[in-house]
Amino acid sequence: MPLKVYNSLTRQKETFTPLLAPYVGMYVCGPTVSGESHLGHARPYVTFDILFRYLTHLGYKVRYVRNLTDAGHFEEEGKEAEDKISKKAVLEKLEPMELVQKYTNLYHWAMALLNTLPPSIEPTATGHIVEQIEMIKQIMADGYAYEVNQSVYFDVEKYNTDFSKKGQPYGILSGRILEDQIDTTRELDNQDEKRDKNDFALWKHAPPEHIMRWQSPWGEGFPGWHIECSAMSTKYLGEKFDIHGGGMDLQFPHHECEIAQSTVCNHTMPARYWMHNNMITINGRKMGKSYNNVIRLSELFSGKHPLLLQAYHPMTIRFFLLQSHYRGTLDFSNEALQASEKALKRLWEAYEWALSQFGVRSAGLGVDRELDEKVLKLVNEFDEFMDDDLNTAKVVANMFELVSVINAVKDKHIAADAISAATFSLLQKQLTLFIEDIFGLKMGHADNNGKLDGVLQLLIDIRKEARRRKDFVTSDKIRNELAELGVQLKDEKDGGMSYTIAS
RNA sequence: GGUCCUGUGGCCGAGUGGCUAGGCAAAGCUCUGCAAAAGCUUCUACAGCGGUUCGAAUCCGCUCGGGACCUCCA
Repeated sequence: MPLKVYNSLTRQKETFTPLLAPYVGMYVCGPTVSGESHLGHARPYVTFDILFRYLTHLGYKVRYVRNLTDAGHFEEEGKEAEDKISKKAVLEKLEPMELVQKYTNLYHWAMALLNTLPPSIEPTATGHIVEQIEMIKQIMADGYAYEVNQSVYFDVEKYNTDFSKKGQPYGILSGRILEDQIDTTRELDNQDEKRDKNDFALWKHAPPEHIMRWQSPWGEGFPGWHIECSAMSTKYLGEKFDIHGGGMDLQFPHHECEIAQSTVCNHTMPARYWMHNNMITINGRKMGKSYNNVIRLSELFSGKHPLLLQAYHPMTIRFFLLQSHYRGTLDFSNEALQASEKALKRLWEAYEWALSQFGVRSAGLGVDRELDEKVLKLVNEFDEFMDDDLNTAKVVANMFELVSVINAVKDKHIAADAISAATFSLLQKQLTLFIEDIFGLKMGHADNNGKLDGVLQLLIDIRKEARRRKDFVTSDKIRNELAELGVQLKDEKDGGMSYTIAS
């Protein structure tokens, strides 16, 4: 079964076929590094990380481009239009680039903890000023942009008129009709400069107080909101590429503007599949700056936030995201995160036990046909569910059904050879593939050269000895005090003992 | 106001018209020196009202509730 993905452009699931197999070009809108990443940011990066990993698993050679916006997005609150980065730089008495570096580092730190693979290319807006200027010049030459007071604006009206005839009106992605927009747009800064309210800036003239500024044919200034993505995706992925991803809130106007700019320059719709992840909500409300309800990733990992009852491990966050489908909203709560934490622990312990059974299994004379087939079915459905628009939630559900089987074997409720050796080995292989390689889950093991294990083994031996003597005072002391240190001992059915260390 | 999305058991969340997703929580049982862990069992829900259908959580209509975008935003 081929991979199908939901394309926002056509509003339906479509079979994914790359333009130039086995190569796949994927562009994902990255963060604006003028502040710290929050839980909401984790969603697209984890979602598209999983897509990246899955496409790679399917054998595609993926070039994954995810930009860093380190200049050029403006806040237009109140009366002054200021470059977001330079504004904050003044407040914190930092060089703009120092600030950008700081937040870039923090972002990379969080991404690494969440175990997202680095993209193939991570271009910055400031590193592509030349490309952006060239693109603007071309749009002007084609008559779709005009200059006013050293700023350049895109002529949306003209674009819409001309490209509607070619079946690509402005608003094609978000389903908006330009005529309906006109009266609803709010009063914004510099409206008087624009010929039409829907026009958007390609290049902005920099007032004297702006620190970040570049020379351009129109004077000193900085690039507009959307041009960087058009310039960088064209440069690294070509005029037409396979996948463009990002959060749903970018659909309009950001992606719509990107389409318009790129189409004028390259005479083609830039991306073939547009994929958008949904929002993370808190108490049913979107997490966002405007609502003042953001939980930064560093706060989430440390537990330091009024809304948090505890710290959450990055893998708990990742797993939490996997338990729902990326196109649905996902509601944050301590309860939900705690449920994910426990669930992941259970999954991981069963998985590790299953892996430890390499070569331990007998030839399997007493194979339970029905059970064996059930396991095979559950394992084989992993691919099927992923192919259906990355339904990680269903894969996870199957994994838990397998956890029950694994635990039953472990506890000897099911005979060790009830599952055939071939099925068991496939189970091990597929669990590793999906849990670690595709879902990117990873549980840290303190690397101490087995010394800790040795120490614990010693304590376990002492406790076993004590129990044999029915010296329960000693055995309970060992168990209870280790528990306080976060090491949980488990007595097993056959008299064995194992331990787990709380993270 | 415009354009959309959405309403699932105590909580979180899948769900292609017929085959009780899954997780967490709760209760009982098994195992255990006692626990923990694990296993088994129980809790069979789809906002309301109509309609289509042999059959609807799933399709259609209305009502009510929630949300997103239209402005920086993942």
